[in-house]
Amino acid sequence: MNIYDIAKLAGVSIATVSRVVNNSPNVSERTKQRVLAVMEEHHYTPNVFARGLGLDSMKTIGIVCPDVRDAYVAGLVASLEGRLREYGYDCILYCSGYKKEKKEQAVELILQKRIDALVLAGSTYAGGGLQKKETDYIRQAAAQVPVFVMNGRIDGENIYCVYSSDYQATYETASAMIESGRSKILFLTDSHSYSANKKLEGYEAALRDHGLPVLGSRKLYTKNQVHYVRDILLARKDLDFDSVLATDDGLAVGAVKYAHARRLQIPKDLCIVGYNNSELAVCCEPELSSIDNFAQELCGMVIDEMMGLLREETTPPAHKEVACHLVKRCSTDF
Amino acid sequence: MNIYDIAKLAGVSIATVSRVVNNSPNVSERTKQRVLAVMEEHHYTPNVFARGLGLDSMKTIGIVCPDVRDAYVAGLVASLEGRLREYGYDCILYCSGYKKEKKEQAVELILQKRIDALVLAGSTYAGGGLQKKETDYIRQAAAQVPVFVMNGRIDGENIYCVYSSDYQATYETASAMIESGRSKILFLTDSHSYSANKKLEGYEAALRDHGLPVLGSRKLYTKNQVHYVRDILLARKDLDFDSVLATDDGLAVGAVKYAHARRLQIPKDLCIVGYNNSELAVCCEPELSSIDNFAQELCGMVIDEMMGLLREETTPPAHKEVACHLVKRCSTDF
DNA sequence: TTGTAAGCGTTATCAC
DNA sequence: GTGATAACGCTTACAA
Repeated sequence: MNIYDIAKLAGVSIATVSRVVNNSPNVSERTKQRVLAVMEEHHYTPNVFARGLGLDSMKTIGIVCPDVRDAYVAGLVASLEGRLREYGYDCILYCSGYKKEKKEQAVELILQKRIDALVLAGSTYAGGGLQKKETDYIRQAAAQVPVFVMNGRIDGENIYCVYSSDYQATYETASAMIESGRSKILFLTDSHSYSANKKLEGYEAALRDHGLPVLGSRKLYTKNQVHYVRDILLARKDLDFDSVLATDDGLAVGAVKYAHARRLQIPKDLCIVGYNNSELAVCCEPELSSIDNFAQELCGMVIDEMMGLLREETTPPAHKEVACHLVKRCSTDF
Repeated sequence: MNIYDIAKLAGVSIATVSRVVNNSPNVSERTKQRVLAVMEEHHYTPNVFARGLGLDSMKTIGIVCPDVRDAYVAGLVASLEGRLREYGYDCILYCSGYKKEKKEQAVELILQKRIDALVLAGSTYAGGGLQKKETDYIRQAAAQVPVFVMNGRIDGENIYCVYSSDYQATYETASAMIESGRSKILFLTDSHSYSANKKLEGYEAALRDHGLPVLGSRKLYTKNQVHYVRDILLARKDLDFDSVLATDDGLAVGAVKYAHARRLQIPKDLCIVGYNNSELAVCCEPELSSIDNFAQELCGMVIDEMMGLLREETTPPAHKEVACHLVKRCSTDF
């Protein structure tokens, strides 16, 4: 069933059918109803490829993320997808992994599908931030379609960044820890991404502003796996800390397990703060205080900006920040 | 840059360019190189819409899942997506939720994108199993494209089901529990899906085969939220159980929290088994024994079958089952 | 080995 | 209001 068949059956031209399909006002009510009836009867759906060819758009947004199995990322994808549906858009999902070449390949391949916009859902795409060249592939992509970067900051034409105020969050949390008597905060992370770096900066600034030393030995990069973190902490006897600020709940749970293994009391002997306020925070014992970065709001902003842009109504700001805040549970005492 | 431009620049016809693009053997090495060079130089990429229009395929697979935030579902989506990329396919993701109308709408809308095949990634699509009419929309979809159902069993032309042996898994686990001295196993679930029902059947069969009563009061339907489960268990003083068999790790963690609140020893006073062997299993204290259902293998089978079918090499079996097995940790003593 | 030309199913620009 | 008709950019017989 194509537009010709419908036209024939309804006794009109394909132009008229097209008008009906697209809700054009220039069709008499009578013909419209007639065409609609035929369409209904034969379950006609316009061919999206043909339409795409003509309009150069299939109303599809590309979402590139490092890994949907990551709870935080999954939350982003779910929110984005849901909001996009409201506007009649579909999403193509690409899980790129964390390696540079794979990320570049992901962007290249997804662009070939002629998506209307691209979302990079994860701080990993912004890179460490030092080498501008590292993010050139994103600027190239932006030459073709608008690019929305979540939790990263990349400067360039047609690139729009939305991120959480991670610096502020860790600054405030670390400060609160220090003011409640902790002086040896271990910063635990699994990444050199843009947001991980911001978190680190906030943590270090808090130390400095409170007259505490910033030590390399209070900064640990590790894999984001509960047992792995626990074992690393047990093995690294040189580390000396009375509290932990982790950039992900999984890491923080690793610290909880470490405390159990060493029979340390939480929070008395070890105060622990996680990040992302995920399901994990509430599974361990005691339950984790965790920084919530309002992923949903972040996604909402991205979609609002995107729709404004695609409708040519508004031009989004190049950067926008969303506040985080600490959700206190039982792993802290401040 | 379209095929005409490339043809002109390379001094050949568009047919030749098309041949080169599609790796047709009927092109001399010389022309091929020439065309390739021009394509390279101008970063030419064929227009997928035009190609789609001609071939009636854009090499896209539709994945409908209830919710990517669910860890199990996220695992499915990640595996499917990764495998599909290997074959040069893209995925359109649709999160449908668990409501019937939404699921039907999801399938309807995603079919309009003229996907090459549809994957229903989640037991919820198979329905409770009693009403055949409930899954009619899936049979309708199968009239258009091959449909692959994960963790469900739906009979129909062009529908291919792959599922875990949930019956066997709960039968064996419940049997082991009973044989180790537990006689009051609480079955904890959040769903009436196909696989939840299979799990229930396995559990009940084990009870029966060991001469134990099958009691309605040993079967609890609840929300899959840690604190919610804990509070329900605390409130339901009428429930009498010495062990828990849950259909998801989240539920099992709720039982762990309940045990803590009641100061029950795990596994001594309460033996707990979770399902899906997720990250959660390893976050709580003590860590959960959990049934692993090998989601990756399930996905691998789906993709293998799908590719065989799309290449018209093989016709998949209508049903295929993958074994599960229990991963023992510290919440059990058998 | 290469080129010509006919689809594929829309949308959009004209006339009428 | 409605109807021809030309794009849109590709694949693929069929000819040469």
